[in-house]
This record gives sequence, C-alpha cells and structure tokens, in this order.
Amino acid sequence: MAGGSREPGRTVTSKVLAILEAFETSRSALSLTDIADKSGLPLSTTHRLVNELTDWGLLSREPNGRYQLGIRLWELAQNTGRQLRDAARPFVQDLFSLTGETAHLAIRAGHEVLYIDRVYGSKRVPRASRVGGRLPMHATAVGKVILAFEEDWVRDAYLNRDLERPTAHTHIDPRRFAEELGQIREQGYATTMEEVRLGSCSIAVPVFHTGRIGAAIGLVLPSSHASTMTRHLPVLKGISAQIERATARIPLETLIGVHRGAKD
Amino acid sequence: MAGGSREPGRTVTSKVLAILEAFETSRSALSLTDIADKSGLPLSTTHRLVNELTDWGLLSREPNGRYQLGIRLWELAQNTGRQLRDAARPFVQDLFSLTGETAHLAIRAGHEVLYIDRVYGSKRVPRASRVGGRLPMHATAVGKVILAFEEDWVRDAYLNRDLERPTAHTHIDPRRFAEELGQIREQGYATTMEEVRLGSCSIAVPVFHTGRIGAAIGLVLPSSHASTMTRHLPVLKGISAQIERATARIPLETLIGVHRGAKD
DNA sequence: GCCTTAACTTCCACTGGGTGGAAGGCAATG
DNA sequence: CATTGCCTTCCACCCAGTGGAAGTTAAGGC
Repeated sequence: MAGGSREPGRTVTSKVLAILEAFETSRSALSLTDIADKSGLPLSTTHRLVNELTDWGLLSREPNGRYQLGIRLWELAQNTGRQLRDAARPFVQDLFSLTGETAHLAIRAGHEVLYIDRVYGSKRVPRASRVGGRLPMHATAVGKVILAFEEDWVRDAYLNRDLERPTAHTHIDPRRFAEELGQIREQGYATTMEEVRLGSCSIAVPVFHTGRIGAAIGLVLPSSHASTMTRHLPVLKGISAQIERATARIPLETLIGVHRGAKD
Repeated sequence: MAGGSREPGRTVTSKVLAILEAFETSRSALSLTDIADKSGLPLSTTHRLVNELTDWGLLSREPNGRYQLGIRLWELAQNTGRQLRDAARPFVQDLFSLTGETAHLAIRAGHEVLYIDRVYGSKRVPRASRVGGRLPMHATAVGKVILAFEEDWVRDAYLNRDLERPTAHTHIDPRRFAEELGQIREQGYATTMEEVRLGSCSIAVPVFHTGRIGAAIGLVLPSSHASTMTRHLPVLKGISAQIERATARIPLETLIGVHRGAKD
C-alpha cells in the first residue's frame, strides 16, 4: 500500500476539522508544516486539504505563505446563536455603560462557561475571558451562578471531577464548593476573588429562560474595587430581567446551537 | 456502479461546505431533507455527513429533529479577524453612545461590504445590515466610501458590472456614480438616502491603515433625520482617527482573514 | 557563487473510505 | 389501516483520497 503508517478509520471530515482546530491553540498564523504537526496529518494530505479550504475561503493565506482562519468561516458562523446574541447585546452594552466595568454574557457548554458576548471600554484591561472562549465554571462568577441554578445532576456531575486551579485562590474542595453554590442560590448572585487570575474579581447574576437557568451576566473588575462590587447588584438584576423579557418569546432550542441536556 | 447519477470530481470537503452553506439561505432550522435539497446531495450522503458534523458540534440537532449550525462552529470562527474586531469595538460603541444611532464597522470583501460589527440600542430598528452579512457597495454609505478610496483598478472593476437596485433610489448609472465617488473622495464622507431600504439613510467615513483604505464606520438612521445627518461628522471623524491609531501597530495581513488584493 | 537546510509543491499507483439507491422503520394524518 | 413524509440503515462498487518520494523554491552560511 502507498502508506504503511496509514490510519484507517479516519474520515475526511475529521481531517478537515483537525485542520481548523489546529488554529485554536495558537493566535498567530501557521505554516503548512505547523498545521500538519498540530493536526497529526501527513504533509501532503494537509497540503491538499489546506489548499481546498483556502479556495473556499475557510482559510486565508498571508503574503508570507502562512495560513490563518478565513473570514468566510466567520461569516458562516454568524448565524449560530444569533438570536441570543442579538437580543441580549443592547442590554449587555447598557450593563457596561451603567457600571463602566467589563460586562459579560455567558452560557454553559459542557463543563465550562462559554463567553457569548463581552462589552468593555477602550482602556486596556487584563483579560482572562474572550468572546468564544471557555473557562472552568468553578473559577468564574458567571460559571458559579450558572452551576448553582443548574439541575442537580449537572452540578453533581461537575463536582464529581477534579477541579482545575488557575490560581491559589480558586476554590476546589468539592464539599466547601457545594456549600458555596447553595449560598449563591440563596443570595441570587455569585462572586469571585482572584480565582481565575490575580488582580481581578467578578460578580454575576443568573438569566433565566422558561424557568431554567439559561445564561449569566457578570462584571469583571480590578481586585482593588472588590469591596464595592455588590453595589452593582441592582443594575445586574435589572439588566438580567430585561434580557429575560427580551428572550422569553424565543424557543430555547433556537437560542443557541448547543445541547444543554447532553452530559458532555 | 452504485450510482448512475454520481457526480465525479466532487470532493468530500466541498460536500461538507455545501451542507454548512445550506444554512446561509434560511434563518430557521432545517430538516435533513431540506439540507439535502439545498446542498444538492443525495439524502443518504447528507445523512452520513450531517451525523458526523453533529458529532463534532458543527451542527446541532433540536429535539424536533431539525438541524441548525452548532455553537462549535461559532467558537472556531471567533479567532477570525479578532484583532480588528477587538481593537475597534470599544470605539464603535463610543460611536453609538455619542450619537444614539446604529453604528457599523465594515470592510470590503470582493464586490460587497461585509459588516464586521454593529452597535445599536434596545429600541427596535429596521435593519438591512447584520453582523456577518453583506450588501452591495454602491447602495450603502460604508460601501461607497470604501470604494471611493480604493485603488483605481478595484473601482474600475466594480463599475464595469451591472449594479443591483434594491430600491428605486439606488444610484446605478456608472458614469454618475463614478462622479459621486469623486465627490466623496473630496469631501471625505459618503451618504445614502433610502438606497438600500426605504425609510433609512446613512453616513460613513473611511478608516485608513498604512495609507490604504482599510475599513469604514458609519451610522444608519431614519430618513426623517436625514437633514441633520452631517452633524455627526465630527464624531465619525474622531472615532475613525482613534480606530486608525488603535490598529496602526497591527499588520494588515493579520487584521482580517481575507485577501484584499484578489480581484474577487 | 555554491552548498546546506528548511519549507513548500507536485507526482502517482494503490486502496479503503465514500457513495447512494434501495429497503426498512416510524410517526402523523385522513 | 392505507398513505404520506421523513429519517435511518444497509452494502457492493469504485474513484476520490492517500501519503511516501521526488522535485522545486527560498533563505541563509561561508
């Protein structure tokens, strides 16, 4: 056969995906060889697929020969979860305008929080989160508040794992964390204090949809402002209510293209 | 052979793309049969590919059995053109805050304007543009201003085609439109008056990068406000200058994943 | 100017993943 | 209970896909 190291059982689709995913781990453009390495594909196969993807605009080639994800991919993806983003965005903007702090909208995706939108000012701020990015739920305020109001089996499954520890302040003891979640459920909001990144703290409230937890909105601010964090609660609650009203008429299934029921 | 109507020469990748593109033409979820029809693929082939894409999260299946684009696709695509979007967003927000009108950031993609960002308030506004969407350049203010400052060969190629006419007010005479572009170049901004959609008008200014036209920012407002449109010019110019400053240090190639030099 | 190294591109004979018509569910409708 | 519409499974055929190897181009080193 042509290739002794052939890997039977691998579909073309999976190879295409592997190429696209190669770009998730690096923010800079990749050479062909880089892509082949990251995706675990032979160079010539990578070459052929990359060329075809470039023709379609899913990849784009820079003058220096390196590749990056193409704008066509972004275009295709804009129809995903548009209903939630479009409906909620003005309110997330209001949240930023009213508080002056970086505002977030996030949902749960598996065992992580997925940041759907983010509104921030032009002044430089350290950032752990980014739109389209994921973070562990137990280290972020939006994650905690979602977990606190999720169905029992989701919470149980989450606690039944080893929890990452991005900083020394991250709460990773399952028993104490379960208690914290109970408290969050009672008080109706969650906070973090340098649990995902030193120097910043956060506060978040739930956004419900048809009686279930649907998303969360939160603020991230410098640790130095931590003591005054809770004064933003009325605004957070108000904005949350507005988002709930704006999304109430939209069926949950069409809000976002992810299955919440799945265990992973 | 198994299939008399087989279409040799069609790659698997092109089929996968055809499936994803099937979702561009409809905003609602699609059944398997719908996808097969739109993509021109046999039902069983569609079934197999759709299943695999669903496993990867690129498609998501609703409880009623219909499919839509999955959030995973959106996640992958968030790294595309992030530098421009992230750098410009706070300023586009400012543009909205300072004017109270729907603000846009757009670039050229082939012969169309591609809307990169859009900031708007919570009050309902009629919208022709949407983030990730395209419109003809000659019917929009952002498009006109980009075309006016583009290199000659781009403008010539554009005018050397039949121009669409979304409304009766759209300027489609090549000679007169060329004159209009000259005037736009002199005055430094472009306007439209019900040229893409009745009831709304727009105004836009260019955003330069390394001496070339890079993007445009604009406002869309109800036609009733048309007479006072130009009073927003100082703000538009100011915001444009800020975006130019914020993006100046970023190489053009990495700003956005699209080749501007290509003729199509 | 020529050698070396690295990265990209092309080539081509082999083959297994892809194919798609057909048949088999399955739920809703009349 | 027949009909219709839609989804899922099956399987024998075969060509699109494959990937090692050879060829090409580009950038340094001496």
